[in-house]
Amino acid sequence: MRIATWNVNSAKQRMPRLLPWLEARRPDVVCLQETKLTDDAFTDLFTAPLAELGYEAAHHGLGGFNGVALLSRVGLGDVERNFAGQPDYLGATEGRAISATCAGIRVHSLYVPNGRTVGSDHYDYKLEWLGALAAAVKAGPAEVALCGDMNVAPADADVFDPAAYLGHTHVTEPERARIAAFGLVDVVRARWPEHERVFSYWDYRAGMFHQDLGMRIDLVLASQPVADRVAAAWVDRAARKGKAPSDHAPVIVDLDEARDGDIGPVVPPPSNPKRVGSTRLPQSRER
DNA sequence: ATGGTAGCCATGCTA
Repeated sequence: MRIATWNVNSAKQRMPRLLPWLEARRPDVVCLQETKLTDDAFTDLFTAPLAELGYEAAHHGLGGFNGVALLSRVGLGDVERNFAGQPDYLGATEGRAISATCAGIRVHSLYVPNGRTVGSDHYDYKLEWLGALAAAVKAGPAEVALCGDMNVAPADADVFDPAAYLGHTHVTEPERARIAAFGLVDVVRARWPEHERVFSYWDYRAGMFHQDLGMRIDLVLASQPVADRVAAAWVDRAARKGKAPSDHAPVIVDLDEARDGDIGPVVPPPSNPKRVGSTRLPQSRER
């Protein structure tokens, strides 16, 4: 069975890339984030083309920002939008979490709050959100996979230059502690423990992708019974290339049997290696 | 020293 997760940065804009990608990779279960659609708009745009490819779908979004979805060809049972104890932001519950049972595994499609700046109310919201999710998952089924844009790089090896991220979100100890506190297996890192530059996200700005200046923030966190079945785990970097890509690449995990080979996170060296370690973050505004 | 992109809905905010 193949599980994939992809922050598509607008499902509507990504439709010309998403549908051919589904045909090419044929994942059985797909977790999407940042659909930026309402449930009605997702249904109108995607129900028919997805059915043609054999997928059932469930979506949770309010339009504009956020929005998550689950697609499955192996069943989509007990769909739950949000999770027990999920915190609100500015008085509203955002479209950041949906889960369902697919072939016996409780699969969550998650879009963790960004956190914006360390110490902001959004950062506190992010930490609270992750803590509440851990409690909800602990009370749930033993066979579980948390898939999505966690907006946390679990270790320094998961960013192009730790020095560039000093004082920024995504790499702070409290964020990393909350990822670790799930007590789940980060299956891509477990499969490729020594590899550097296994990234899943590259900022659109400043040619970051072409220099391979990225981060690994899109994760599949699996409980041990699921992790024990992993036969392949990799980032589909090709989906970040070419015309009108998302700023994230999909993460693909095969259980029981590697589908089209165990494609590793083998990436070319940056086109301008001299800049590695000396490039400022695009979002950095302080001097 | 700064802006660099993309997408939303609106001409600013979010990432």
